[in-house]
Amino acid sequence: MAQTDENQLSKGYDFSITEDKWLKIWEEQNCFDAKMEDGKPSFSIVIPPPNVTGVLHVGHALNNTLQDILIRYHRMCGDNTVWVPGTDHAGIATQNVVERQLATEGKGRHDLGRDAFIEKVWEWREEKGGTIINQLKKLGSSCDWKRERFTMDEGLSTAVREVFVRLYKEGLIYKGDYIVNWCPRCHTALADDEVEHEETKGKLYHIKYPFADGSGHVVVATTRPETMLGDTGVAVHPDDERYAHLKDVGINLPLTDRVIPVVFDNHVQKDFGTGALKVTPSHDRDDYEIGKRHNLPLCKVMDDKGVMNDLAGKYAGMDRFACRKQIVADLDELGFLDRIEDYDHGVGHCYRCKTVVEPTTSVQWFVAVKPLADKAVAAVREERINIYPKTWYNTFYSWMDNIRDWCISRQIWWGHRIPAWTCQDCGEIIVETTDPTSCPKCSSEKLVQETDVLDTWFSSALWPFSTMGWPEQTKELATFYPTSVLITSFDILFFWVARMMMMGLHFMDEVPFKDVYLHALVRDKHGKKMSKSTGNVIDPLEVMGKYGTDAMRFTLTAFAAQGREIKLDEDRIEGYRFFINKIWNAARFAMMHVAECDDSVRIVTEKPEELPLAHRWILSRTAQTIAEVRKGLDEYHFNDVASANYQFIWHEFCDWYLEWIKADLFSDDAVLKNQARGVLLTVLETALKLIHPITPFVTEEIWSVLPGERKPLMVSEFPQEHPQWYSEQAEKEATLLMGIVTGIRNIRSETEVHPSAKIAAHIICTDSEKAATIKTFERAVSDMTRLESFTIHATSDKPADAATYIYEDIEIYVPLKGLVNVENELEKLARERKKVEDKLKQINGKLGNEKFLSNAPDNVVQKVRDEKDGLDATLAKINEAEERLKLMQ
RNA sequence: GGGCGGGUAGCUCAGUUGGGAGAGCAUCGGCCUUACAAGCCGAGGGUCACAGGUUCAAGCCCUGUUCCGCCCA
Repeated sequence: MAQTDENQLSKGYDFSITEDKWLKIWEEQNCFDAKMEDGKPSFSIVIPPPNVTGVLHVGHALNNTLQDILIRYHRMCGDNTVWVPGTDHAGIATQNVVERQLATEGKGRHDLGRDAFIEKVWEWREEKGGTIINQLKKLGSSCDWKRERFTMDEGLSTAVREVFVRLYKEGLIYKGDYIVNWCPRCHTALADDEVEHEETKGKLYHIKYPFADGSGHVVVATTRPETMLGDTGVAVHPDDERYAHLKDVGINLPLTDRVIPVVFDNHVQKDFGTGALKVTPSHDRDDYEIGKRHNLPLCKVMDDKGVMNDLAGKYAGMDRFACRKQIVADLDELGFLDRIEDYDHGVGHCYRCKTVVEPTTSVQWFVAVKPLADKAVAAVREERINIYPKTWYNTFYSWMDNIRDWCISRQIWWGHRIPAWTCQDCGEIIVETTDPTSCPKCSSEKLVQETDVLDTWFSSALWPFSTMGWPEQTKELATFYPTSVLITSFDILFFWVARMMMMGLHFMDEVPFKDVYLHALVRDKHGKKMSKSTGNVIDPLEVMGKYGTDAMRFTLTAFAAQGREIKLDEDRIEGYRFFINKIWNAARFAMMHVAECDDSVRIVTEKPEELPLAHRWILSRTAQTIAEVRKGLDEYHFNDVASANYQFIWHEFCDWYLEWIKADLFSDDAVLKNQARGVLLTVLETALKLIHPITPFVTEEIWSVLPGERKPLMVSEFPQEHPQWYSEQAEKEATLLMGIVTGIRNIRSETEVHPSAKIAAHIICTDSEKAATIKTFERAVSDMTRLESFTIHATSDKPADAATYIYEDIEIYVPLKGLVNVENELEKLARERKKVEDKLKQINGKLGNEKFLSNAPDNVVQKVRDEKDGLDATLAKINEAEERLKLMQ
């Protein structure tokens, strides 16, 4: 069934037809293309490139929905807009995928050799690497897809090489033998932030280390006893008198025949354990530092796979964990084991494969980040970069202040190979952007290139300018750099965001983005991390298939401000699907009346003061909503944008306005009818535009069937602020009308009068001006509450057997012979009385307080006085009503 | 052990110079009222973790306590 047919919309919204249709049309009409026109403000975003191995998860969906909202907004505002899409090559992850594939054929990467393996990876990428890009398209992401980039592209590789060479020549990249985090499964070094610390229930082993002179022993504690084979010292605090005598004695290292020295170091905590610390410089970061301070030798007892090596003596060849067991058993047998206690501590795991990371020394390439980090910190302090929400500033600064040099080499094949060559004859190291053919020093042609590749984040750090053609000076860079905002989740603030700042500032001499918006992580409805093994994963594509893409986008947007995590419940998505359908049906109703309208019908909105209240009111609400939505978008308060739209469309436009104007729409009075049509069409169009960035599909579909020739909604103009539509008077009157309508409906509901039964409503209002206003409500109120009569009285000549409702200083009653339950009515009034009296007590307290009257600003005092007057009037009405009811008892 | 964030309605959470405690969902009651039962109408529900302090006035600012998360050692 077609979704739209000759001015007639189908009864329910069917997203399955609409979504693919619009994706195709938008692309065909080049709606996504970047604009670079002179004299226009620019708005640009580079996508956080998902891993090329990735498939879309809810986190991506949230991240890209938010970006798309901003991009669509600014595009509609007429800005020069670009959203650059792409993927990163995910060195370790991608290599793992292809290696697993090879393993099914019983092969390893070494069977193929480096070049053939890399060719395989490229093949894999061509075949499978586009998955997530297509999924992003399905989400409605309005990226300029013609500009899709990949971190291993030629252009980006050129940028990587340029950056490496320049940093090297500036002395900011160096090679050194340092302790790094080693993943024994991936066989590569990891940067500090690629290690995830997980709280683990472990053991603390207390081991006796005998003094070399046989005079006793000291107990040291460790969670990793296998590393003792690599111990090259024991450290104690210099002030610790217990061990002062050991200065020239040393320790007999159990299970070995080595004697190791005792060193005195201020960093040892005297009161932790026995105050003695075993020092394993090759397998512990802190120990490495201690060892360096005291010239202790390195002793590496494990190989790249986490297997004990020759230096481990009889344990050589054992896996590190098997070795741990054996060592503990041996220590126990030989009487060196003091005790074992349970101990919870954080254990580092590889962020890719979850293997326990082994700190170990190795020759690696590093970036000296301090000077780069200083520039980034300065940019943030000087507010050249703003971080939202603000809570992240502290975290950012503390991390940047404690930053350590960044290990950028990885012992894998898939990635940007380090552009460094060693001359086999003279040992010269050559780092160049173009492959050297001979040694500049000795002219030898025996040059061997470094086998390591660069950390994937090294290339992602260049993303904001490498994707725009750097190192060439392109029009894109001139127009779109620095980018406007970076939207990402907070967990990669340091992996990526901070490094982009460093690289951007260093190479472009300009921040990479003006704003950073960090959104929450999406969890399941109980706040648990979604994972395949737990089975609590919400698959966005499945959800989109079930409830529609707009419903999912709206849900994520509505939840976007909820702190550090979003607890996503599928029921919420279903709920918002109802909202999408509500929009559809409102439009369907509107179309029944505006389908034949021509453009001139909207002219009535230019002079709102000449229109009936309903229109003046909705135009005022529309103006307010435009302001709220724009403010929310400008300040990244996405949830406010969602709720402003929701509130306006559902509870103002649908619940009140459409009901209110039905009479006019069906009226024979051409003027009234025309006014209603003009305002209805205008407000509907405005509402569609306002919510389009969040829910692009349903709005575009509706837009396309509205009367007149139209270009797509996504390239139409976003509503400007519209102050001439504001009307305080209209809002005030409408509020009064709604109060009366609600009062009558309340009476009907409380007295259980059938909704379709006609009733007579009476209003007692002593304020003649107000009474005159209420008089003008007659038709509207009668329509909305199904009245047979609506009478306004200046005095209370109310019959006894009537149900009552007090609204401010007016009393509403409906005579209901024999249907009034006096007890219920009295109870209801008593409840009201209590509320009013409590409030009055509070207010009278304030007004009786001299200090309040003298210190509080005048407007506040006046407000409180007005409130008191209102409450007094209400209370008087309640009293009258009560007395009458009591007469009936 | 250090740092950061949080405790508001049954649930999930808003609350942006200190001056009316709010939303969505859930709950209860009534309705097929000609756009929508994926709907309409009405209603109930809170000691803003606890204890002090500043102030005419505190959910909001300060101090302490407690509980829960996250990051780092």
